Amino acid sequence: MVTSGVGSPLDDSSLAFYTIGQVAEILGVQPAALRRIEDQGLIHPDRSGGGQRRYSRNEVDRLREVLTLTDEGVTLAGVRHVLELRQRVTDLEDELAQAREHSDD
DNA sequence: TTTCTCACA
DNA sequence: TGTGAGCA
Repeated sequence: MVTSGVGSPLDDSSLAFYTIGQVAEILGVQPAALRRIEDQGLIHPDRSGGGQRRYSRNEVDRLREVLTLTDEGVTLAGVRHVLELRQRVTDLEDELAQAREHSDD
């Protein structure tokens, strides 16, 4: 089969770390921009080696959303609120789904 | 060579 | 936000 590529133990979105340089090239931004984003508390990459940032796939994916919003003119502080509200919506949707299970008899 | 922090414009 | 200095 040629189904290789999917299902690998390294396909975890929490694994596969990238350096700031790799992420910057992938997203087409300056490494300094990624540091600003972290400074604003929009993302928290792990540190390893001599204190160097290690971005996981989750981080890169989150960074994509952040850059999309900033490209629209949203400030980093604004993006943080957007991400917080988005998570709140997801949380409330989950609560709503559970509430329906206990009331729709 | 790359990345780090700090600082300046 | 971009760039440079000095360090590990």
